[in-house]
Amino acid sequence: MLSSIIFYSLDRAIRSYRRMAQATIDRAGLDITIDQWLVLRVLLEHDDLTQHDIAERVFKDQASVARILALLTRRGLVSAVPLPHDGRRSQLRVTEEGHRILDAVQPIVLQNRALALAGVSEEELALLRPVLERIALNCTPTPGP
Amino acid sequence: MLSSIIFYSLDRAIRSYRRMAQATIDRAGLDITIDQWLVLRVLLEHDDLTQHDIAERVFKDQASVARILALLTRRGLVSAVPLPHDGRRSQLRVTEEGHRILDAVQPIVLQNRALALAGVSEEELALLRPVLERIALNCTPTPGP
DNA sequence: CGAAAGACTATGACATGTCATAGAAGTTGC
DNA sequence: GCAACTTCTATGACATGTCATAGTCTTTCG
Repeated sequence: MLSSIIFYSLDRAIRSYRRMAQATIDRAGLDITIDQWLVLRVLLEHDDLTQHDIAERVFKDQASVARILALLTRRGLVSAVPLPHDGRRSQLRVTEEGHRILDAVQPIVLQNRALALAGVSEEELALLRPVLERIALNCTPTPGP
Repeated sequence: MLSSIIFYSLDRAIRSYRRMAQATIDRAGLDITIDQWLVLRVLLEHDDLTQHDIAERVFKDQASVARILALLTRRGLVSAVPLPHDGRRSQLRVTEEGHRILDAVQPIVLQNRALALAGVSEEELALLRPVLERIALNCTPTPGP
């Protein structure tokens, strides 16, 4: 039955893409992971988010985001300055070096997407998206009352 | 643009599914992960595969398979008896306990798939699969000569 | 035969996923 | 203003993903 393997195909597609994408970034001599890049992108556009907010945007766990932020900070791609009005949080900003990496990765990501979607029409993509979102929704626990 | 978020949707769909699936297995009191279950299933049907063969079937790395097999063996779901004709390998077999777990997990997995695909038609699935396989193929490095 | 080449498994190192929780800091309600 | 609750971050524990490589065993070939 089709449904019996659709999740396997899903898994395979996304993992193939991630492997390929990471490989192109590595080959370009850029020392950053896909996941770190994702978080860095979010920080570029919003510098006032909690780790939980960031996690929601990149669909990760707060714990994962905490570790990724620690790595980004350690590598000097993000600066963290304690916020005066909330002792728990820090002001996170993409550094100059962070901007350089973002700029260098951006065209690679675009190329990767194009490569991955070669031979896939816009119509097919248009059909794909609602199905994927339906699956995600079906699998998301309803936040009980 | 659609293509700019399709991979995000893909990622979200498969992760949502995996979280939900693991949660149902945990709730049933079964001490096994999705990935361990996948490998166990393969062993049930083929007991003469190398780790590399298994890895291909479940689309994992050989190193991951090695660790999963070690866990399955440690938990008594798989037995490993050194092969006489090849000192590197072992004969891997699903134990009684392994069979019990497989039997217990099977209906849960079927339910999970149905739940995840609620509201998705067979036609949509039929459209989805070739696109996913196309993406996987596009992202797979051609084994050079 | 014996050495080089290849196959197979195990493991180190690091990043991430997930759950759980500790510890610190803010908020609410009385 | 204090206690209870909530929010936020950090981290421990364990599983997996990925790359690289060590160590063992097999096959090949000169």
